Amino acid sequence: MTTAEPLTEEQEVFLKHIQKRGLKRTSQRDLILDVFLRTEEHLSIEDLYRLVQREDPTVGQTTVYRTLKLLTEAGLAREVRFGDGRTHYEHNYKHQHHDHMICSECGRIIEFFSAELEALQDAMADEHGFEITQHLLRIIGVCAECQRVREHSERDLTAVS
Amino acid sequence: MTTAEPLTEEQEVFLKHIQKRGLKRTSQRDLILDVFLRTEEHLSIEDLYRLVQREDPTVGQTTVYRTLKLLTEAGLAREVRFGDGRTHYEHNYKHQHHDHMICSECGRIIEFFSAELEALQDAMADEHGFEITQHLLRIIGVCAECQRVREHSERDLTAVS
DNA sequence: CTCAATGCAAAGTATTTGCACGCTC
DNA sequence: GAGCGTGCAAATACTTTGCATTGAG
Repeated sequence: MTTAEPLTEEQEVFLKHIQKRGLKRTSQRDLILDVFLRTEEHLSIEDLYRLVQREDPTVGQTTVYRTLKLLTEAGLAREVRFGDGRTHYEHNYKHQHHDHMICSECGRIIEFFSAELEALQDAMADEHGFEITQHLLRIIGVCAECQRVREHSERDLTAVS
Repeated sequence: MTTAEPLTEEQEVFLKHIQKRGLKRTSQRDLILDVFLRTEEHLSIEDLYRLVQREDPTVGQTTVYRTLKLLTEAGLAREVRFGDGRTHYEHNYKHQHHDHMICSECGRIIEFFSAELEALQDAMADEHGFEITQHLLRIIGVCAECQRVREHSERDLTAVS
């Protein structure tokens, strides 16, 4: 923190955001950002909390909550809610926006991106004079693998119901 | 319940679902379904609970929670989470699927539909061998009116930050 | 008569808040 | 030094669950 190490782009974004709002840089915030950046998954706050704890067990989860809010405001993180009640976060800085297909059988999450989809959304927004801040597309269904599994147990279905 | 009144289509769907699962038809469930069908909004459970209470104050909110789950399983209702922490429900039976733009300033919800958007989503799902059960598109931003309001206070912005 | 449904209160979750102390700026 | 940041515990908000009673089939 006190070293001459050059800041990463993300750290700079964060720092700028913090300064602009008269806030302060702390070791906890640095650590949380660092751990967050090192993962590529959709982290729940609990997940991130556990990871952070490994490197500094004194950090409280309140701080994780508060810092993730900050990161979101700074444009570094993005809140994602999959409907399981807890909030997840994923990278949002210079990351191409993407959407999710969620398998309701196995919970697998498939990320995908479609430029046409993005364009269409923009068009729909335009039509209503709406200025998009962010958007979230969640497709729920059954993934290819679970469909296969399902077919195998097809003959049981009549007996079951 | 005991009258000869013909059931609406929705009531029949509900009844069939109930019977298929060996459950029982009750006055509470009938009432909740009825009240639900009479509204066209995105109801939070609390909202629906209050509306139901007006017609029968003895109904508990636990029953509303449980019945909405049932209606969802029966395909009559659809869960929608806007990210405000509470779950909303909207009609799902023979209702054209639609998506939402949510204004983060005033909370207004604009419903819209785009066949191309739907088609594209299907195409993306196909590509991954994914079988869609449902999908949810949520666009968050600033509605036309709030943009106007914002422009009016533009000159204050420099002072504020 | 059997077993599901109900309503209440209590228990869970996930997240936020109040507060005393510590640390940036 | 002034004021934000932190961690803890308590509070809050929403939803689920246990249980005794009621009611449908």
